[in-house]
Amino acid sequence: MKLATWNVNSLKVRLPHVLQWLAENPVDVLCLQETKTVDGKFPVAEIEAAGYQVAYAGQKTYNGVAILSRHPIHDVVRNNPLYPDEQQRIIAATIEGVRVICAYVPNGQTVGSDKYEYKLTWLDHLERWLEAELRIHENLAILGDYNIAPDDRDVHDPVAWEGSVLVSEPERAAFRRLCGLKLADAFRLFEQPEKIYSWWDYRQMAFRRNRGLRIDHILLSPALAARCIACVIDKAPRKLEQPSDHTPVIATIA
DNA sequence: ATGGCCTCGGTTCGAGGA
Repeated sequence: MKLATWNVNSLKVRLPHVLQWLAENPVDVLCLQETKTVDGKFPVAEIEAAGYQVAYAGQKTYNGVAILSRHPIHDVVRNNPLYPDEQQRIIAATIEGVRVICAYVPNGQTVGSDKYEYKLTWLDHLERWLEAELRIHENLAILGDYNIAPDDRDVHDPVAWEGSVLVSEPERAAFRRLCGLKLADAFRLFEQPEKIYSWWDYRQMAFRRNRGLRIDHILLSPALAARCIACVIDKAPRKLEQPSDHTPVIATIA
């Protein structure tokens, strides 16, 4: 079973890339973030024509998440029940016995801003909810854009980024607390090449210079981590015309 | 060099992203 996540930065703009990627990478589950699409305009027909069922939670202009699946989707939950939030950042569903949570963690804008405090509060409530969910679901995967580079290995220039949003210690501590729930960063279960990232700024030719961050992650419950045999980041879609600034992460479960 | 680029909504610029 292959589980993937991709922040598409507007599904309206990126739908051709998503369909092309799924044709070349027929994963079982694909979690999308930043669909920026209201539910009434979600491209259900195009996705179903590609062989996928879909559950989505959208809003106007910002945020929006979706789960695409080749298998039946059960028990859909939108948002964290412990944290009422107008921003559509979470959708969860059970697929083939796996509880799949698709998450778009707030960006945080700048350290110390209101948005940064919202990010930390949001993460705190995510942790509490996941703690409860892990008691219910042995097979649980939470995939998405965490907007946190967990370690200096995940930052192209750790000195330049030190202390800034996406890298700051309180954010990293929040990520470590999720791992403290026995969730495993699937990418780090395996030996990986150096300087592998999942996001590159649109500016300054950052992708060509590989000035990126690894901020998109797949966390796995112990039972799933034990069955995980690979986790890779696919840079290919970032090379296309008019790409998303993020690229997919894929975990393979035996 | 504290910007650069992209998307959206809605107009030709500001907000937000990361």
